[in-house]
Amino acid sequence: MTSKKVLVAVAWPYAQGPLHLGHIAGAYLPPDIYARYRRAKGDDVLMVSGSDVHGTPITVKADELGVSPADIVGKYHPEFLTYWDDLDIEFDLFTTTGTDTHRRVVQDFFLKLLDNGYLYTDTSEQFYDEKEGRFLPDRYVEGTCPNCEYPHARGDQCDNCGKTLDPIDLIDPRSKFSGTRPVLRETEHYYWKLSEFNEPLLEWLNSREGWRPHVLNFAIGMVTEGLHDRAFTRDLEWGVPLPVDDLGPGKSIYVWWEAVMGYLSAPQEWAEAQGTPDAWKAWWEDPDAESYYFVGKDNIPFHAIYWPALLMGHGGLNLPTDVPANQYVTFGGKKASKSMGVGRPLSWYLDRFETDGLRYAIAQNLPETNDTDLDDDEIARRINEELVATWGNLVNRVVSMTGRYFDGVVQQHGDLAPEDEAALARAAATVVDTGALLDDVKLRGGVARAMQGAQEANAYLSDMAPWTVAKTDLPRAGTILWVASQMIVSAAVSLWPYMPTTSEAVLEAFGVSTADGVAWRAPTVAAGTTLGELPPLFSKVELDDEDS
RNA sequence: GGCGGCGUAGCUCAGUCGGUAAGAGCGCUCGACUCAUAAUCGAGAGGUCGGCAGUUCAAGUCUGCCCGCCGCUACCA
Repeated sequence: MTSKKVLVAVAWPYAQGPLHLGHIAGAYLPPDIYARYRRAKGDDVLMVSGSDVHGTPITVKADELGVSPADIVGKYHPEFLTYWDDLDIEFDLFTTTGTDTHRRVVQDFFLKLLDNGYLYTDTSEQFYDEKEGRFLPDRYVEGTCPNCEYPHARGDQCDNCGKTLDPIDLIDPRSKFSGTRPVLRETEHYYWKLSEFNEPLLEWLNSREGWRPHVLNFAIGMVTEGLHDRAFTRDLEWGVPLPVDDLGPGKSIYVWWEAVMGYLSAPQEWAEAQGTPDAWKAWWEDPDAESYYFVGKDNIPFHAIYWPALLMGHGGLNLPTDVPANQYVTFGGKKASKSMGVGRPLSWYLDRFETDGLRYAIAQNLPETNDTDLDDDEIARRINEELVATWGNLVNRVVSMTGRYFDGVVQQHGDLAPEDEAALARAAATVVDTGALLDDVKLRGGVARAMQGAQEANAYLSDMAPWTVAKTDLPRAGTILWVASQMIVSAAVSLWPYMPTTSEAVLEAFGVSTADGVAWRAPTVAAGTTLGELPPLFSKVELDDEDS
């Protein structure tokens, strides 16, 4: 098997507020699991993301707090970095859209689209807040709904009757910023000929294989309805400025088009930092390179439609291999989101659960095909019933018996019984089967299959009863424990993408070095190995009543 | 309103191209075992697959309608 270049592209969070467990489950843990697997397989993985510093919500929040957008970013970007550290999520680079490299890449991209004939200028009328001196996004115009006369309708939609609105139709419009009545003012913008990509996009989407059905169906449905040209620029100071000056000052590239270009700029920033400025091309220009975009389902349009269309317009760059978008994690049926304020801060979970335990519980409940419910009791149950009892206890009992009967030294196995051969075959199958599921980005199925390996080892021990055999035939007990050890290290490898810390501890204790990384194959525990010190892998979790 | 998705055992969820008597984990009941963090192993009970109608030799799996929940609806992300 040859090594592949794999770009693991992770959704860029707004540096606007703390992240919740829903974000981790939806977009941040899955790519880490997948990237670890591909690395273990021997592939050359580049995992990048960063903070989106230009979103409108950031400027709004900054206005509300009376600080600069940079202050908001300065608070949350470092906070994100601590999340990754706490959760063992390893990026090759987690940057921001505020870097010089990003600006350069975005501006070059703009010029390329312009050069290829996909951008043109046009004028339109937009609401303008004269007091604030700024144009207003639809959402920041309020007024009376022309449909139901609800007095606090937003420019994009009325919360009362649910009707989609155009801000121009609002009765008695007012600016959400200043409360004054906005005026219509002509503004000139660059527009993107998105409509020209309907057919190529449809053709491309229809030829995708192995994508999650909900992702493909949604994208195809949207393109089939027909995409229209869209403005490429905005009347905003906070953003990446245009590389041309024919529109005058005060214009930025629309944050969404600019943010997805981070997938292109971050690898370049990474390459520059490595001292090999052209290294990024191996992931972007080599047609054999793969790219996986890990996002929540709300981001499907941007990663399965708009970004591919931008890449088509640019030319010479790889389109996404897959966009394994996740559904939502709900808490007691309620979506976790910053805006709704549902769900607790990550620190709450980190204070109560070990990292690997939390990673495991989330992985077992990943919303890959449906919205999935996850609560504290479920996390605790996963840890107590599955990690402590099934996996941790398995390791513990084998280490304990090896210590008791053989002073902790793994024995040279004698003749293998059919049951032993079968057990060893199952150990190998655990690694192979888990890998097959991970190849399909079925992370939830993968972790369940890996844990099955631990259950099989428990069943093998139960059948062989080495504690009984040891009384009459010590060498035979040594063989049984060796076989069980093989099953343990195979399970440890299979679980490594999910729980790197504890898996590495197990492998090291059984004499399998992880200094050069973990290799995706069933390792061999050598006879004569003295099992290392290994405290219990996991501790039982007890949630206080007040926690629930 | 439009588009899309979901509704499968007490709980959380799987169910590829429609096809042998509907699955997993947990929980529950019973049994076995005692090396192990009272952990483990085995067996069993438990579902008219949201409702109604239709297509088909055959539907959880396709079609229509209804009920409930959710997302998107484009310059909001």
